Amino acid sequence: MQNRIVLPLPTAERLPRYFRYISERKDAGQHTVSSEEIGAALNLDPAQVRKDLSMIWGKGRAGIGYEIQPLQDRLEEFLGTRSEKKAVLVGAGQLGTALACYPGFHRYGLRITAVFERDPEKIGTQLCGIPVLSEEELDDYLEKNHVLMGIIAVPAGAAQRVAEKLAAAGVRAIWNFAPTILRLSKPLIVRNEDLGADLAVLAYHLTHQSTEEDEPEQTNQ
Amino acid sequence: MQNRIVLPLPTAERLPRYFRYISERKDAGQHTVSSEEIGAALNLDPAQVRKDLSMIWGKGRAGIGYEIQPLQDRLEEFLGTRSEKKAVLVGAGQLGTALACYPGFHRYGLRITAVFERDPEKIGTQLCGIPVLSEEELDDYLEKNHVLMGIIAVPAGAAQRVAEKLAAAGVRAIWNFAPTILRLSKPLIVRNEDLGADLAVLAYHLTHQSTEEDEPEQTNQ
DNA sequence: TAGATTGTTAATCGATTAACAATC
DNA sequence: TAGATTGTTAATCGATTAACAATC
Repeated sequence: MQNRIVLPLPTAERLPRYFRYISERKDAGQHTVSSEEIGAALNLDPAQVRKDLSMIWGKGRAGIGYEIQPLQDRLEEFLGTRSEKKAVLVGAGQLGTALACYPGFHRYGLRITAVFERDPEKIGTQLCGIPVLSEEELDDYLEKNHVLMGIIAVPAGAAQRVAEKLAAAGVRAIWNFAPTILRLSKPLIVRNEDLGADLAVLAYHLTHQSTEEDEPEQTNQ
Repeated sequence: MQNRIVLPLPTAERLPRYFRYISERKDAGQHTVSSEEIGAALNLDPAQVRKDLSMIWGKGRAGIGYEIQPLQDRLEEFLGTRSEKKAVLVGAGQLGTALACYPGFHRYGLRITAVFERDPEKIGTQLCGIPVLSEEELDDYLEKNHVLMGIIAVPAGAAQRVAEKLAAAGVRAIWNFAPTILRLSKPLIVRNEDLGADLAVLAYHLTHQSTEEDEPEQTNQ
């Protein structure tokens, strides 16, 4: 892998947004973009954009900007969204269903190959074409299939147990939608998606909103 | 409102996690916690925890720690999750359904009173007890009901239009699940939930994972 | 009293922003 | 050439961490 660049996390988190924005511009027939333009669209300082992009692709042209096509290629390659990533999803409730059926993830290389669930009513059915298997088959399935990622969409109480199973089976990353801090002995990549906490931040802003605010408070992203 | 304290955003984002953790400890019968303990559980520096908590509630006791009950009360009050917040949800697809049906939001004071949707098949039905109305009724509904928050769970292409409607109708906060940057003329509180971008960050970590990592990489939260 | 643990000040770290020479 | 816009260095800002006197 030629990609031995260590990026600050905030930079890494902005890259997908650059990618999405320039993809939109490309679809609109545009060929180059400037840091100024990206910054304006994404509420970022242009210097920030230049710094970020220069870290992964120092090929902007002074006086002209960035060529969209090669930049898009580079971002895709760098983020690693081009290569397929097999994943299993644990939990076939409302949220699990939404995740299994969301078409947008495909674009980022995610391929959910199986869903695991405890409710016998659901086992044997399909979720948008993905088979729902019994949670008891999880270990077995992971042993037989090369799966990089586990997505946890079970209630908080069950998350730790599921995470341990996934970790033990050699999954390398966990995308956790349960509101729990996972304790893992192995060094896994974990990303927590905590909607409840995010909602609480919104509630905080609502409560503490100054009566005259003159700028839209864009919290995160 | 006595709460005229301005908190750094990172601090505000940690508060819900403190709240959840100490709630768990309380349910386990515990009466006090130390910053040390909270830090260990949440992967935070104890000094960070003390600093955060001292900003909203300087009532920890040296040698003893924090009394859970009053701290919990204070966090609830401060975050504003105790008071009910009426919201409308726009979009009754898979994600919208998951959001409408998720029982956990209730705890943070969220009350979704109506869902709006364009698909005539869904209009007139209910989502976990919440009526699904035609999107054309949105303006009207907002005019007649005092709604603080709009939740956007429509496809990216429709998000901007919906956001403008919500803003025009006087909603004060938007929780946006569509992968779009909203451009609003009014100063609203906006929180973007961008699952695609988060997935891309995971993909990035998977691609650039050093072969021997000795610490679990907990990205965000 | 001795041990634990706070709140806070000061030191460190890292990210963002400003400035500008280089260059298309 | 003049105007636009880059990549990068230096300055600024803000958040995290360390240290410790105060105190339970």
